[in-house]
Amino acid sequence: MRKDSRLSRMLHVLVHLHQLQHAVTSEQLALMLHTNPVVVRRTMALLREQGYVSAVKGHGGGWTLAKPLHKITLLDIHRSLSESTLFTIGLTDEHNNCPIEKAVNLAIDDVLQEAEALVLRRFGEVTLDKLAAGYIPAG
Amino acid sequence: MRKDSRLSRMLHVLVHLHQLQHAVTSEQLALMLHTNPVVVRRTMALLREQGYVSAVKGHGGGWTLAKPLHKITLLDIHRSLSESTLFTIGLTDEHNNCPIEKAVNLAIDDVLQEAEALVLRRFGEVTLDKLAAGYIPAG
DNA sequence: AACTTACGAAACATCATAAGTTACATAAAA
DNA sequence: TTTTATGTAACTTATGATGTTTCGTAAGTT
Repeated sequence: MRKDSRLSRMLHVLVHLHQLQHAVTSEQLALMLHTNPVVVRRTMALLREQGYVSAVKGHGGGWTLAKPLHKITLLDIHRSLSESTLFTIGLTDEHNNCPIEKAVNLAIDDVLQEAEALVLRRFGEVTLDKLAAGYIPAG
Repeated sequence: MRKDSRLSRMLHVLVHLHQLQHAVTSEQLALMLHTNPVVVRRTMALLREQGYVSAVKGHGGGWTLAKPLHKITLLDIHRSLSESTLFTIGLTDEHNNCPIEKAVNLAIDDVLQEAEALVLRRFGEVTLDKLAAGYIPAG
C-alpha cells in the first residue's frame, strides 16, 4: 500500500519555516520536498485550518508559522492531517452474528487500539522544537 | 487507503475449520467471507506455505487445519500474510543530508517501531484456541 | 476411460486514496 | 497594470488488496 508521507513532510516543512524566519512560497517548499506547489498547498491548507501556519498572497507572500514550535506537537500535526486510521489492517464486518468473527475482530482491535493509544500518547509528548534541536529517541 | 482484511478473514476461517472438523472447499469459504473462491485460494495459499493448513484436490477435498489452534498465534498468521508494514504512515527519504528530515524521521520511526513491537508481542500472546472459546480483551 | 470436483495459477479489472498535474480565479505588492 | 502567490477545481497516476475470468491439473466417482 502506498504510504502517507504527509506527516513526515509537514514536520520537515514546519521546522524549516521556524529556522528561516520569513515567508516561504509553496514553490520553494515544493522544491524542498521534491514535489509540486499544488500538493504543498493542499496539505499545508489542513495545517492552516488548525491555526499552525498562515499564508499570505502576492509579492513577498508565502507560508509562515502561526505558532512557536514548542507549542506544536507531532500529535497536533497528525490530527490535522488524517481522518483515516493508523493501521493497514482492517476488520471485516460482513456477517450477521457470527461469534467467531466477533471474537476475531475483538482480539485484533484490542491490540490495535492499545497500539494506537501508544502512538498518540508518544506523538503528544514530542514538541517540534525537539526536532529542531536534534531528536534523541526515548528508547 | 484500502484496508487489508486478510488477517481478520483468515483467523475467521481457521477457527471455523477447527469447529467443522472436515475439509471445507474454497467455494464454501468464499460464501462465508462474501467473496469468491480465487481470493480464498490466493490467501489460504500463504498459510499453506507456512504449514498452517493443507489443501486436497478432487471429490471431498478442500482445506483443513494442519496444526491445532493452540499451536497457532495471531502473529503466525500475520507474518504469513504480510511483507508490508503495519502503518499507513510512511517516512520520506528524498533528501541528501538534511538533519531536520533525519530528526523528523527518527522521531516518527521511534514511535512507530515501539508500537509495532507492541502489536507483534501481543499478537504472539494470543493463540487461536482463545478465539474459539470467546476472546476476552486484556484491557 | 470419461466425468466431476476442487485446488493451482496466470492474466486482467476494480477500488480507494495519497500524490501528481493542469488550468484558472483571486488577492496583494511592485 | 503587471507580477507574484495562494485557493481551488478537475483530472491523472501509482499502489496494493480485492474481485473476476479462464485454463490447467490432480483426485475421486461412475
